[in-house]
Amino acid sequence: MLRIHNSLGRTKQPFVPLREGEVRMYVCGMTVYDYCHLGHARVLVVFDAVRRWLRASGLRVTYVRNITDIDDKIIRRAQENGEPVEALTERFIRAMDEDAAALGVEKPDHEPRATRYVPQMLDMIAALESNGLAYAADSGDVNFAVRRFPGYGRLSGKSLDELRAGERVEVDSAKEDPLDFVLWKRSKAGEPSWPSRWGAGRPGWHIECSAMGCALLGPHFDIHGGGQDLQFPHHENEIAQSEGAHGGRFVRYWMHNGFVRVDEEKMSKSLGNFFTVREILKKFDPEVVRFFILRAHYRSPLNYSDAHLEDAKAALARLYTALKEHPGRGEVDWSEPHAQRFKEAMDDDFGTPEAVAVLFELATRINAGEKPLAAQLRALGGVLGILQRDAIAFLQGRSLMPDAEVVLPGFAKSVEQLIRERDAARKRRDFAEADRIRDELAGAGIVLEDFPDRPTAWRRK
RNA sequence: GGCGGGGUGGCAGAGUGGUUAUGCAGCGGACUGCAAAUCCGUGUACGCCGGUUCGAUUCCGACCUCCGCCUCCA
Repeated sequence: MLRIHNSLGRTKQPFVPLREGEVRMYVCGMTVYDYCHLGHARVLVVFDAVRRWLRASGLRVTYVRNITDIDDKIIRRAQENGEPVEALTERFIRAMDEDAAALGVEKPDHEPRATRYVPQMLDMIAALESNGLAYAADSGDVNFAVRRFPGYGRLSGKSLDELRAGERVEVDSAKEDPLDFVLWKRSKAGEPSWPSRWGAGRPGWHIECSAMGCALLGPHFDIHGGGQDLQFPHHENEIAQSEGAHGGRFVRYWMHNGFVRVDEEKMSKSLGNFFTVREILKKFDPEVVRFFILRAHYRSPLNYSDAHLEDAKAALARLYTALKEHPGRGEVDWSEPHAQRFKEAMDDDFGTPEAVAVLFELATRINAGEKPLAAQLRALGGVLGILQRDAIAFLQGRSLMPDAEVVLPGFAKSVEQLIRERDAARKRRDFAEADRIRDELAGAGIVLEDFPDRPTAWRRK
C-alpha cells in the first residue's frame, strides 16, 4: 500500500486515488527565462520518479507539468535582451527539454503553456468574481480577496493575522487586504496583453496553474507537486482560486521536494549560487546527476558539491560494474525478496534512498556469484530510470555501444592496441614494460582490470 | 517576530524503542607478477541536558545550532 507524505496536514497518508486505478498529477514547472539549475533538475527528476513508481504500481497516470511563459521576469529579460518574449521563451523551453531528456526525465502527458490558456484563466477569474472572491481594484488589476476565502493558510500553516503581522508584506492601497494577490494584471504599454472585460492585461502567476490544472485534469485531482518554496504563497493561492471557483477539495495530496543547497544555503537565482544543469553536465554524466538526486529522499535537503557528485559517480559505477557481464534485461520479478524490499521502500513515500540501497545489495549478490539477479538489478534500476545503458559503455564513458577502438587525445595507438601490447609483455613476463603501459594509460585516466579467465578490461576513472 | 523542517560514524545519506542501512573513503585478509575490480572481515554514529521506559539515536520537555517560508523563486 502506497503512503504519501501530504504537505496538507504534514502526515503520511495512504494513497487512495479519486478515481479507481487512475492518478492525475500536476507539477509546477519552470518559468522559462533562463537555463535550468540543479534545483529545477531536482523537481524534474523527483516527480519523474514519482510518476514512474505510480505507473509501476499499476495505476494509470496523467502527468501535467506546466510551462510559465509569461510573467514579469520573462518580460524584463526579453527587454534586456532586446528580443521578443516568444523568442526568449522558445529558446529556454528547448533548453529545458534538452536538460530533462539528458536526465532521463520522461515527457509529461501534457506540458501546457500559460499563454495558451488565457481564456480558461479569464473564465476562472469571472467565476471568482461572481462568487464574490475577486474584485477589480482602482489600479486596474483584478485581485483575489483573501479574507473572503475561509481557510486561507491551511496548506502553509499560516494564519492571515500572522501573515499581516509579517514585516515584509508590501502595502498596496489598491488592495482590500495587503495579502490579496493579483489575478489579472493590467498591462503597460509595450507588454504582451490579452483583451478582457477588465481591460487589456495578462494573467497573474497563480491563476495560471489553477486554470491549466483544471483544464487538463478537472477541478479536483489527486497529486499536486512542486518545490518547497511554492507552498506559500503559490500553492496556497491555487487552493483559494480553484476551490473558490469550483468548490470541493482541489487537490488530495500536496507534495513538496526539498531544496538543493550550496554550502548550507538554498540554491537560487536570487542568491546567485546556482549551477546550471548544462554546466554540471560538462563535468558529470547525466545519469550520475540523476542518481545523485535519487540517492537522497525527495523531501530532504540535498547538498551540492563536486565532491558529492564524484561520490555518486563512484557509487553508480559499482552498480554498472555488477552489470558488466550480464547484459540481459527483462521484467521485474516482484516475488523476489529484493524486489519486495524495493517495493516496500518506494511505497513508503517514495523512499528512493532505501530502494537504491537494495540495488547495492543486489550488486553484492551478483558479484558474489548469483548471476541471475543481474536481470533484477537492471529491471529495478529501470523503475527508477537508471542502469539502462550498456554497462561497458557507461564505464568507458562512451555514449554508444563500444565497438570501435578508442584513441585518446595525444595517443598514437588505441587503448585496445596498448592493452594488446601490454598482454604480450605480460606473457613474456616483461612486467616493467607491462607496468609502463598501464601507468601511461593511468595518466590519461584509464584504469585496467586483469582477469584470469577473460581479456583485460578498461574503464575511465 | 510568526510558522515549518533539520542536527546520524572521515564524507554523503536512510532508518529504527532493544538486532548490519547503503555508498564513498580507511584498515586487515583472499585473489593478482604487482595492481585494479571483486569477495570476506572490520568502525562502541546518532547536537546538548533532563524525563518516560527493563532498555532511547528513535517517545516527551527544555536548551544550543543550522536551514526554509512569511517578497519573485523548483
